[in-house]
Amino acid sequence: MTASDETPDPALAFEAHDHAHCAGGVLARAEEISAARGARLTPVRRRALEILLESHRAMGAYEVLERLAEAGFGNQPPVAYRALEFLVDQGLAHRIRRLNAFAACMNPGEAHSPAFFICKTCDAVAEAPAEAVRAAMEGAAARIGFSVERMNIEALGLCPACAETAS
Amino acid sequence: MTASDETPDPALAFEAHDHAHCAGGVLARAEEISAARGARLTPVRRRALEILLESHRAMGAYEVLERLAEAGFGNQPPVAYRALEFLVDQGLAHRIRRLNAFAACMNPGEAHSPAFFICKTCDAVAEAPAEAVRAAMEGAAARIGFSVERMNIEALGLCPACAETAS
DNA sequence: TATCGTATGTTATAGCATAACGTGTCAAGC
DNA sequence: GCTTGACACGTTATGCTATAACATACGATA
Repeated sequence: MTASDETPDPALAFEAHDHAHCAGGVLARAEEISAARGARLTPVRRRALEILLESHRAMGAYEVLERLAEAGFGNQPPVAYRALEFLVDQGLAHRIRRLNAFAACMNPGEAHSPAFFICKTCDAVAEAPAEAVRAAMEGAAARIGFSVERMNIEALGLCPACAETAS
Repeated sequence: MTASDETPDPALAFEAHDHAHCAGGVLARAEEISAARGARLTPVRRRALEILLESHRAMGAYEVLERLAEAGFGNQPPVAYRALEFLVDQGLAHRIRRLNAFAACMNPGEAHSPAFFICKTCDAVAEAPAEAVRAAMEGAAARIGFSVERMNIEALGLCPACAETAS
């Protein structure tokens, strides 16, 4: 089976779910994508992605580094930053600038410029497709003659669970 | 005269213009806004805003700090971070996370969640209104039950001038 | 097998941000 | 007037984030 029967749901990050299943699917797809592109998903890089997938949340580079070191890889910052940079470049992970952190892409392979919803209470991060947002940005850019290469779209607020707790 | 006859133009950051005029207008409006709200635009805070307005670009906190110190204020990081935090909270400045930097808001007072266009070559930052973007984000948030408090919307690419030079 | 490109490891340092505490100032209430 | 509390600012110290620069290893290719 391929991973194509996964059903990415943006709200997943905020809900209980069969995580082993969703993580496995994403990892499998990541392999396919890398192979297809000729990008080398080496052991460190693969492990870094697994680490992100396991925790299913945004992680700081140093936190990832610690886990990589436990797995027998180098324990200096560049080891983690390089692996993470590769994943981001390949669209297998995203950088959440507001948190100075990284999260696995839950829907790799498809062109997307996702938006992130970050819960300020529990730090959960949901990734949602944002085609409308992208379109609006391209429009604004065109009006001022700007050519867009990358976007970061992040919202901070309360996830459903924390909103309920707070009330 | 009030500053209300200013004509904010998102593309301004990428063009030559009467900067003393545009900066002066923004500063005047900032004073009005602070006064109206009971927020205290103290000397350090005011100077920090002036510094951001003078350079008309995104500046790191330490760069602002240096300028503040030259003006006789403290020379330790918290001095700059506190002033900048105040400005951001009051909507008088924005934090550009991609650059770990701050920029004066060129259109303060009006509720807005602006988008930023950052030139990767010359580091110029243009602020554009992004109502459509905000609407799209609110829509996506509603679908997953997320309540948004703040947004960061940033695009990296080439400004018109640098795009021309590059070609 | 010599060479080149790519990946990884390592050292060192640069750059960004905040916790915690002390001092001064001003206004409200006694 | 004096006290009290809120707020702003200064300072010390430290922690976290990120990258430059160099060394080593390995596979592909000529």
